[in-house]
Amino acid sequence: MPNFIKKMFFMGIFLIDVEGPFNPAYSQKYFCRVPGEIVDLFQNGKYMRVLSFEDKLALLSVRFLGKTVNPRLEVSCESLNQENMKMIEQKLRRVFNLNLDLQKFYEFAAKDEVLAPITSEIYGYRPPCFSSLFEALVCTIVGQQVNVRFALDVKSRIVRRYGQALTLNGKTYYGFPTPEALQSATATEMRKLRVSRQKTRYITGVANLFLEGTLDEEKVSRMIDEEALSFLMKIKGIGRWSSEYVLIRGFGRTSVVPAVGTGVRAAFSYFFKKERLAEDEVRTLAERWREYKGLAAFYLRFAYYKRKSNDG
DNA sequence: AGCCAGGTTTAAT
DNA sequence: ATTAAACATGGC
Repeated sequence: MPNFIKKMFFMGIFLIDVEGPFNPAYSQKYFCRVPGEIVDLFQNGKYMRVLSFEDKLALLSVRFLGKTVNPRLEVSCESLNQENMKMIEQKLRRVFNLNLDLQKFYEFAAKDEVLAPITSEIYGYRPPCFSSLFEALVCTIVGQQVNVRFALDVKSRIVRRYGQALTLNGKTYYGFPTPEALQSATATEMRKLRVSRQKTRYITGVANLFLEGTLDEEKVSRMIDEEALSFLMKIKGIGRWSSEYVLIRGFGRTSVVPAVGTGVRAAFSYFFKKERLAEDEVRTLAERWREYKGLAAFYLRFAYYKRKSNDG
């Protein structure tokens, strides 16, 4: 076969039907909460992201169709086939949290005086998720103890330095780095990206766990909350907050509250009109929401930030 | 200027 | 079992 044939690309398009409600504007608001994000990209209302499959990279582009109550995703990507179409749909369902039964949550929330007004205020909000456990762990480590703006700047620097680049129409896009790429990251290089030595050790450690097979996506997703929590906390650099954060932002587990986190704490203080809530007070307050307490906490947090930014 | 950010580990009481 | 210190940087 002549060489040039292999280089031909076929742009494919397919649709994903989604159980509403879903308001992608809130996902975009979240992904674009600081400028300079380069993994989860929004351009002209379209979501774009690099994925790797069949050991090559592809750029997805997603348009959001339909209304909040009856949404659809229109996905464009090169070299589509049955196999990767399925994989792409799964990734997108994960990233936009589309498998979550929001209607059920809203029925539950309607009976709660704190939650009820918030759910109508940000109707169709689905807390976005990381596309993989590895990405979740790395981003969570990067986000520890530093402000969000700085954390996301560092993440972008890591992605530019260690992610795989794909150039299309003169523009370069980056996929999130693989464990292979980050496993060999040196302290010197990472310091240039403003990653501390300590965090570099955590990150290369996590990468190694993936490479040696100690850590894998399927394994963790089969565990119940308690198991997964203590399993993840055994990893160097993953404490209570990180473990809970990874479960909710990495797997969309709605029952886990990252109560140690200052963001969640601030939101609880705001909506319950109390000051300086301690971690265990947040956990106690969240108990009333039972299996939805993690989702409820993210609803409080998102509504809180939304109100604050509107206040100016 | 000083405290707070999407904390965790290690070392000392 | 609890408490402090180190890690690193930027925003307000």
